Amino acid sequence: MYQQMNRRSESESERHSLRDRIRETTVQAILSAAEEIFADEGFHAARMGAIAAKAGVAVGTVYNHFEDRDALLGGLLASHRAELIERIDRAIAEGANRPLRERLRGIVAAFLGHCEHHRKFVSLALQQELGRFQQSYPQAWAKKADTMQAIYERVDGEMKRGVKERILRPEMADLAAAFFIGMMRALLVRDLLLRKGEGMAAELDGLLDMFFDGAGAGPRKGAA
Amino acid sequence: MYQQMNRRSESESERHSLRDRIRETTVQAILSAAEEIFADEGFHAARMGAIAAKAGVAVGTVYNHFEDRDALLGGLLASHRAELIERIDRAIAEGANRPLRERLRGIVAAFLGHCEHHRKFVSLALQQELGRFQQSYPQAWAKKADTMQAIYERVDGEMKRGVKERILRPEMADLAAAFFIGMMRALLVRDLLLRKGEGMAAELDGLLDMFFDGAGAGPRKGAA
Amino acid sequence: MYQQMNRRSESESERHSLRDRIRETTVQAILSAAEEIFADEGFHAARMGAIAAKAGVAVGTVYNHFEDRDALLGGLLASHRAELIERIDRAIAEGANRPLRERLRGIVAAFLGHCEHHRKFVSLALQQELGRFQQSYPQAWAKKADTMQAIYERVDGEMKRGVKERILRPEMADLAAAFFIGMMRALLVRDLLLRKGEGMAAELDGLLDMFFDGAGAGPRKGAA
Amino acid sequence: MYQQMNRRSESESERHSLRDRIRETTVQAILSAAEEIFADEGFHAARMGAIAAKAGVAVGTVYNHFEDRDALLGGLLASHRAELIERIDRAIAEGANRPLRERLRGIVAAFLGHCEHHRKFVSLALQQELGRFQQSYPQAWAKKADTMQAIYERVDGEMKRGVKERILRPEMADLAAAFFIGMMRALLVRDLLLRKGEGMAAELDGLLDMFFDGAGAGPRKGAA
DNA sequence: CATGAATGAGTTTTCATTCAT
DNA sequence: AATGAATGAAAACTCATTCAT
Repeated sequence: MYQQMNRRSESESERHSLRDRIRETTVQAILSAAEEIFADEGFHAARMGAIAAKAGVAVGTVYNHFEDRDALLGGLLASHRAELIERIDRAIAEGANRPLRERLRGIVAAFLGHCEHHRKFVSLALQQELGRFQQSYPQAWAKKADTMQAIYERVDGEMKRGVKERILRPEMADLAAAFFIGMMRALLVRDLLLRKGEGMAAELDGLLDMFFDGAGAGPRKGAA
Repeated sequence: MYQQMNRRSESESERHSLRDRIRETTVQAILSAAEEIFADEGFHAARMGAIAAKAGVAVGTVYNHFEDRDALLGGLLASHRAELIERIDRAIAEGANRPLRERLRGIVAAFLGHCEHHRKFVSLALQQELGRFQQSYPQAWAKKADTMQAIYERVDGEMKRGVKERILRPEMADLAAAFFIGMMRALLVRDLLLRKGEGMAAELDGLLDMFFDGAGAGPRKGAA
Repeated sequence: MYQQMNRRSESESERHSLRDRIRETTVQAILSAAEEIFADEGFHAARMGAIAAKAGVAVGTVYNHFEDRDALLGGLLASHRAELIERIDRAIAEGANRPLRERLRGIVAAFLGHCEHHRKFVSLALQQELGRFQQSYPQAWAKKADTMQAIYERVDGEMKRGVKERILRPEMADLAAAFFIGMMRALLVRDLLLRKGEGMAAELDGLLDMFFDGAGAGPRKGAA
Repeated sequence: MYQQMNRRSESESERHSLRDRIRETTVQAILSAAEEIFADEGFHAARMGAIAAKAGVAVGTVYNHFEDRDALLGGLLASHRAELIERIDRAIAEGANRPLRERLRGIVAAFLGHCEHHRKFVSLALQQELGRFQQSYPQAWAKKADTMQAIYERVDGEMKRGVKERILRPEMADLAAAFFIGMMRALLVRDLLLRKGEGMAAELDGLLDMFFDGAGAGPRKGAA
């Protein structure tokens, strides 16, 4: 619903730009408020009244822009997912010709970068991986909401390619993506909990080192 | 005369123990029901009536044993945490004299074993690591609820020891525990989603291999 | 229900005196507890569980002795009324041949004396004068509960007699009883609020002075 | 441009005042209903649903205006107290230069006049003087609720002044206010019970006669 | 008789949603 | 479109009463 506006303001003349901007401002305020409340309270506990209050509008106004609770919160999830996936896909495209390590670094950077801008909301999105959300809201966007699944598919693609490129050992093919995402997530959780978003770059290399070489001290188990 | 009293006190103690047993049974029934409902619906969506119904008791009975909704949830979380932590601590104690790989295997096995028995609820508990729960329920057991933190401390202890034993590279000391838990979690999520609890053993070795040696194919980056 | 015991223990042999005493002890404990709770919380707020707890028995035990909530609380009111009225009637009988001032003093003393022993409960009983209680509980003892009405009738009797004796001015006949009780009540309330039950005697004379001579300084308005 | 804004702000303020008026009407309806129900059933027995029904609104509406049951009751009590106290204070101010008898007559008239308009609720409010209410509702308005205490202070002020004016005997100074209020209350109770609000004026003089001269027939006890 | 857990009808309270202004 | 009071279905919670032990 709120996404239509973009299209309209692009395709139409500037005559309504002020009105559109006001309108967009309201919608943005609602979305931001929803994101915060949603993140702070959780999906089921987020009350429409609280969202409206935080956005500085009346409840009725929220309903003027979003069909109902599901449309608002579901839409929010979907839009986040879209943004994150687009970011990751761009990173993948850009690094297409570079080595696996760089490609993975790009994905992680995209992931963490996105999270940087939506710290709070991410903590919620991370929880969607287990599918409970879909159960409660089996509507159209049920699948769209599964952000982690989409990420998995992309990372898994890179892993498969890494095996073909003989960068990764074949026996790791199956689990590599899962483990990689698990570690990526660990980094994020660590960051969210410790609230220190600075040293991310260093930790990013730590992640890649761990992924490629493990934490062991001696020679590889299976090495000649 | 005192015999009579004896008899009476016997019958009383019997009566009491019987009552206690019934009581315990009821509490267990409620906790089991709550576990399922909470896991299925989520914390906020779970209705007390549904829990009571699933437990086969009246609502009032639930309130006879748990102050309110929060107390029930808190009790559940606390009991789970206690069980899991005990299991892990036992595994650590048993493996105290064995090499790191075995010690970690024990921890993972304990973790996954526990999850095996509480598949559904675990999917909920996993989501608590980001602390939102504590915000909503800042009572006495706020700390108790932080299961993942407790696990982290134990794994981190093993990692520190692994560094001292020269099994792990020192530069990994900080992140090793976080990454290890992330991978462990990934394994669990994978298992929960795919519903195939069989090949856990194989995957467990995959996890350990990944942790010690990484997924890379060639010699270690920093190897001589 | 609990009143039957008295009769039984009187009429029967001492064979069961121990049992009776235990029984009576329990009943007394319940009644005392009920009185306190009733007074502290008010009639509608007094919960059976709280009464049982304060009495140190199980709820079921309360129901073994009293049909239901109404029987317990209504009975309590009735018994208090009976005790107070009996006390007042005795005072009236004893003072029958003495002057009005003495007769009234006797009534007030009886009233305040009773209240002394049941401080808390009295604060409740005082509230019954407006008849709300009867509305809620129109059972058999509805009328019995109207303690203040019973007192009024007795005091009014004395006032009528006082007029005949030419001690009171005829024009005061109608209102004298109401005013006297109002002042008596004021004394009690004052005492309950200030928690100083000592100087009652002095105040009692103040009440009688006020009643007979008023608070005015000069000669009586209508005096020759 | 600013005209437009003016117009808008005008229409807005109109809209607001209209809304406010409606809102006020609703609140009044709720308060009236609450007054009746509370008076009929008592504090604890009054159900929110009944109040809403009598007010002709939905339950939720009641909660839109009053935090909870206690807040409703507290608001009611506070508003009554405010009205009554204001009435009494006005009467005191108006009679400031007239003799004590007239001043007291004004207070009683104000008191009874107020009760005339709130017959039912008064029967409830009268019961609060013993402080049980404060115990149950120790919030901010605990003090506000103590209507009788406020009345006492005012009457006591007049009594003190009466002594200075040598209208009252000094030895009565302490108890005069308490007794006067007790008699005033007696008049009210009598009126409430007998439901005949007509002859109040005559009874009012009876009260003042009694207060100044007492009910005795002969010369004053202490008269020369 | 005493016990106290279980019951469930009855209340209070919440909150998504509507709609007149 | 914005507003926010009204609505009422749905949940949470209470407590008098029962009854098996």
